[in-house]
Formats: sequence, C-alpha cells, structure tokens
Amino acid sequence: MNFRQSINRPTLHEELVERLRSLIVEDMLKPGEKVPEKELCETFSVSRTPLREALKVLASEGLVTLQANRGARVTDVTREEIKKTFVILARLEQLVGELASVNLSEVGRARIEERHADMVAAFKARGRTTYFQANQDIHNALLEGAGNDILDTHHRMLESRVRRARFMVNLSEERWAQAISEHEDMMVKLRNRDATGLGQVMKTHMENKLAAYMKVLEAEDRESEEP
Amino acid sequence: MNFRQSINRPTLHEELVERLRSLIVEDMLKPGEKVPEKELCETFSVSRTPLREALKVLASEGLVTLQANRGARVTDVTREEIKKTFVILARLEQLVGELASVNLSEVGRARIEERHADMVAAFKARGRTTYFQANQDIHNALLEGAGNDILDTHHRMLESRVRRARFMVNLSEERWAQAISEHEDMMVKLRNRDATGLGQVMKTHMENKLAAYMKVLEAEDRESEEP
DNA sequence: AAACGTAATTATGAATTCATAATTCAGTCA
DNA sequence: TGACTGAATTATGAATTCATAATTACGTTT
Repeated sequence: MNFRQSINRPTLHEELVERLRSLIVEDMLKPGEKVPEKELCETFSVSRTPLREALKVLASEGLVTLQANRGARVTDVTREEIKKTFVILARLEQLVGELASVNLSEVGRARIEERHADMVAAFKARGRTTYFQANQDIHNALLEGAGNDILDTHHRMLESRVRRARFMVNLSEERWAQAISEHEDMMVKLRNRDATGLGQVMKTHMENKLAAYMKVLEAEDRESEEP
Repeated sequence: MNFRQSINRPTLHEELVERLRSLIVEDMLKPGEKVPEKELCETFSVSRTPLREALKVLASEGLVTLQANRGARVTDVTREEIKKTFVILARLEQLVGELASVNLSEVGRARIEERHADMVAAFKARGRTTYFQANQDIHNALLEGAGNDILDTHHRMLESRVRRARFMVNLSEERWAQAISEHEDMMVKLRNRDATGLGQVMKTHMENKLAAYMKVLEAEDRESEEP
C-alpha cells in the first residue's frame, strides 16, 4: 500500500508553481505582463520567499522570464518559438503513440475509445468545451499509457508554452473536421496495436495543428495590413 | 552593438544552478547523497535563500529530489529511468540530425568535420579524454546547428540525467569502434545534406549507446551474483 | 545489552528584514 | 511646453530570523 499520498502535504512553493502555471496557461496572466509579486503574495497569502521560488521554477520551464532586478514577466512566446515547440512536440507525440500502442492496457484502450465517442458526439453537437475536454483526456490517457513519466514531464512543459495557440487553432470548422478524422485514424491504429502507424498519425496530427495555426495567424496578418 | 553582455551580472541563484549542476554532473555530489545545504552555503559564501532557489530549479529538471522537511538529495537515477530518458533522447537526436542537415551552414559543417577528424585521431591514439571532448563538441555543434534553442534546452536537461551513464558506456573497445563507425556515417549523411538519413543514424547511435550501457550493467549484475 | 521514550539538537520551510537597483515624479531650465 | 535632473518611492535580490519538523543523543526499562 502507498502511504505517501496520505502524509503528503505539498510544500508551499510546489503548490504555488501549480497555481501560477494555471494562471498563465489559462491566460489570467497575459504574455508580456509583469508578474505582480506583491499582489500574488496577498491573494495567496504567502510571503515572497515561496512565491519567488515558484517563479524560479516556472522560469526554468520557460513560462516566465526573469530579468535581474526587474522581476518576472510572463514569457511572450513568439511565433518562431511556437513553431520550434510544435516541431518538438510532434516528435514526442510520435513516441507517445508508439509506446502507448505497446504498453496501454486493454482496459485503458477501452476507456479511450469511450472518450473518443464523447468527443465525436461533442463535434456533432458543436460543443467546443466538451470537445476540448474529451480531446485533452484522450491525449492525457495516451501519454499516461505510454508509461514513460519523463516523457510526460517534458511533454507537459512544452505543451504549456503553446497552450494558447492550441486553443485558437481548432476554431476553424475545416480544421476541426480534419482533426476528428485524424482521431478516427488514431483509434483504428490503436485497436490494431499498430505502433508505427499510431506514432505516424500522432506526429502528423501535431504537424497539422501547427499548419492550421500558422494559417490562422497569416490570415490575421493580412487583415491588419489591409483593414 | 550588444551591451547586455557587459552589464550582465547574473543573479546569484542562476550562478548557483550552474555550479550545482556541475557538481552533480561531474559526480562530485553522488546520487542518493544528501545535498549539504549549510556546507554549500559556506563554500559558495552565499545565504540559504539563493541556494535553495537553485535547488528548486534543479529539482524541476529532475537532477535533485526534494522531500518536504527533509531537504534535497541528488536523484538516484534508476536503470528504468535511464532507459526512459535514452528513448526520448534518441528521438530528439533524430530531430537534431534532420534540422542540422537543413540549417547548418557550410562553415559550421566544415568545423564539425575538423572535430570529427580530431575524434578519429583520438580514437586511434586511444585518448579517451580528447575523444570525449571532441565527441561532445560535435554533438553540441549539431545541436546548435539545428537552430532550435528549445530543443537544445530540453536535450540538455535530459542529457544531464544520464551523463554518468554515457561516460561508462564508451569504455568497451567494441562499442567504441562501433561509435566511430556511426560517426563516420553521420559525416557522410551531413555532407550529402541527407536530413532523413542523418536523423536515422543519430537515433540509432543513441539507441546503440543505450544497448551498450545495458549490456555493461548486465555484465556487472552477473559478476555480483556469482563472484 | 536491546528497545523504547523523551529531551536536546539540528535542519528545513517560510516570514521578515535589509541593502540596493529601478522606477516614478516633482521641479528646473531651455 | 517639453526634455532633463535628482530626490522620493517602490520593487527586487539576498541575508537573517523564526517556528516547526526531523534527527540525534541520552537515559530508562526490561
């Protein structure tokens, strides 16, 4: 039995890392903005020490940028960096696919199929929130099913940097339909335990996400040029 | 002109992260050992605050493990974790190869060829230290040539966890020769700007490193079983 | 002597304090 | 009016202090 869990009272800075990460990923703290140390200390009612420790950790993840004597700012992820991150994520996803094909239990696979059905239903009903949730669940389940916690850690780090980007991508109806079709493909490959196949699809899936995102951005660029 | 450099006095905790990382990677602080907070404060003559900040960062990189109210220990990387790390590294190396093939300048490539020649010479003279250095330089140059700094960051993080492992691997004469031959292959692919090819070789190179490492460990296991 | 319990010591997490760098803002001069 | 100067204010990095958890040392009991 595992007693760790029950005793485990996470330390303040750990909790703060989580909370701050959420604030950034959920876009409550916007890119480029200064991280209001004092204010956050008050809202979380902690002293500066653990908060600053948490900022150091987030900085090492790249979510926040520190400047000596000028405090922390939410990293403004440039388009170039988003590209770079997606390129890496695509490879990690490929690996996730290959590993999950081999390591995922039948029970786990069945659970993913269920969530997949939910996701398709959400698509048909155009329920974006439900869709996003199911989608997220599937990816997390695959990641967990891969059985490589270090892969998991790095995947999460990279993903948090481009989370905002991923949100806006699926807005296009065309891309949405394409994503669903890619997911269908993933389920087929998973059913057949086709490691290489699933890896390939997941890699492509991610690459298409990037392509769709860049397309959205370019459209925005054109708009702002000639209003 | 860039004045940043001249003004740039890195903060204490940043410097400490570097120093501590070195201590761990160079095996001055051994796995499983407690990180002697007080002692290190004295040797670096800093207070506990920046040192502990540095430890938090190293913990997020996985180099150190924190336990609430029990301080920090150098992470004892298990065999399983080394495997998991190598698997990821192999994929990242593959990506490095593909990107470097495309992005590396001719000048950069020439410089790598030079270092490659040094490495081969070191191999022939059985100069391990020189060999390791040249090898490291080549990999760093490729990583830099890939032109993806985020890839670089994550690669370094993962590599630092298995640094010790990589050191002992090349000890076998057989593996050493194989590594040289793989490097020759890499140079050919790089000369031809064969992105897929270089990626493949580099992936395999890393996978072979893992295999060799596991072989060494298994041999050690057998020894300890029947002395 | 070994096992237990308890007091003393030490180490740790977090708050507070302190020195200094950065920023703001009022006042001056062109 | 607007750019510049320098004092006042604020924010930041780092040292110190404080409360508490963990560890050690020691004495007691069997």
